[in-house]
Amino acid sequence: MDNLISIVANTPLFGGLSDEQLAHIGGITLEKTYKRGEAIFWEGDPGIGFYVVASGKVKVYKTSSEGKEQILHIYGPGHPIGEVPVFSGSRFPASAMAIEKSRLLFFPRKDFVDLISKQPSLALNMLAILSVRLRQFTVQVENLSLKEVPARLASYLIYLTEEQNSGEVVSLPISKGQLASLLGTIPETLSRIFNKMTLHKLITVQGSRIQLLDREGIEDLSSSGRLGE
Amino acid sequence: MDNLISIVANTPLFGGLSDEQLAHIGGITLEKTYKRGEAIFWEGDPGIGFYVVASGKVKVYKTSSEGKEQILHIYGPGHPIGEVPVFSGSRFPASAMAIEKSRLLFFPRKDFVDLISKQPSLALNMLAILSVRLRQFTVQVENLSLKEVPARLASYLIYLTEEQNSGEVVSLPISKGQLASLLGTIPETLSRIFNKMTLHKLITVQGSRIQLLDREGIEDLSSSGRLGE
DNA sequence: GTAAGGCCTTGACCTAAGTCAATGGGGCTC
DNA sequence: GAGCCCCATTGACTTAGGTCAAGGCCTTAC
Repeated sequence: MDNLISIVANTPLFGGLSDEQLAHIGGITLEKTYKRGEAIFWEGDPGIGFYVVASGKVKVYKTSSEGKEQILHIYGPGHPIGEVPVFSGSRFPASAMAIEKSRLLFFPRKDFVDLISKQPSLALNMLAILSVRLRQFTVQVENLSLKEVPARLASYLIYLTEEQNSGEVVSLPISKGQLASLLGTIPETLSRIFNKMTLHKLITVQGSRIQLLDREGIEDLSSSGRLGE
Repeated sequence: MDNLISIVANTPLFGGLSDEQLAHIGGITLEKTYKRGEAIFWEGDPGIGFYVVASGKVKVYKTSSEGKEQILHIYGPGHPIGEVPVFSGSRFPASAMAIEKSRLLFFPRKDFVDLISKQPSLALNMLAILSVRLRQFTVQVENLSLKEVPARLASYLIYLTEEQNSGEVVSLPISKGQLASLLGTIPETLSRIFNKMTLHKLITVQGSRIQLLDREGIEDLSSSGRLGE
């Protein structure tokens, strides 16, 4: 079983730090475990520190007044979550929940800010992480506003092939219901679109295994093409 | 007329720096002016530095393959733009264009990264700015995905009253066409919604002057209420 | 085995909002 | 002043995708 320090040492945020510094970081962290479905924090809670996922899988999401959910990110091991209030404002802009049994490291805000002030490379690492997230958000806004649901699903499948690079078969890392929420739609609509894509011989679906039959066709669709009739 | 240094000294990004440091920053910057409608950079261009708006107004936006536009931000004096490639990746994730005659300062990536490595407070300022943007993006995604257009417009009007705090009258800082693009819709739809809100006695509209007649009603609407019939 | 609950799918229906086309007005230029 | 162009508006129509309701299937519990 991996200890705190070795987890810390392997997350990109702490890349390039000396052993001594890693030990110090290990000293300020707190480990917590969460069951599947357990809340990590809620939108609007005061954020007195941030988390790094050590194992498991976590969703960060918003909920509408009618209860509809939009997932903003899904993060696995190595990703920080809830870092926005560390640097601005004081409340979490969204909620976070474990979608499987997860272990998280917690870093108190003040200790971390002290550390970052002394460690330019840590600051630059964090800047890089936030920049990547900004980039991802531009894509999410683009998807929601400028693309229809079939195109969003196609983009997601292409993203998965790159993530998993397992040839033409990918396996959905989350339930179809959660995927609907990530893509900004509902399970009924997602189901119908899987159907249409199957009819068009772009994919085959067996449970969470998706086979991509026509990579080029899927790419066309993802860059905002249409799915005929 | 304000010179470079005084502009630099008054942008939040450079808050808390010594005169000497400000002078140094003034030394690495380059001033550029843009006419209304002139492109500053395009999505996908390599980003060899970032900009700070000194005067005027700039939109940052994405375009779909069919030519529809989604505005991500509109920035005025003091705001940095195009900073994502400074810290991650190398290409701009979106395009930027002056929507009025504007003056911008350009900071070369390398010089700025050198500076930030030596200046923890500069790093923390930048972290704060990026965090605010992440927070704004969570709101934009929430709006696009979980709210209908009338609720988005209502939120925007409330935001304007706070921004301008001029009592119950606000003036739109951008054309209605651009506002439509910011809210993720089209001018026709926006126009109809202005109408409906007027019929419901929530607002009156004269050109770009909007009077808020029923602040509470508008707040209800913004938090995802409905506009009857 | 049987019961129960979660997840997914399917069908019928509805509606928010986009498309297309035409018109009106305000401010330019010449 | 005439002609233009840009912007906003209005009307008629279409459609993507959401809502509601029902049913199937698979897993877990006992």
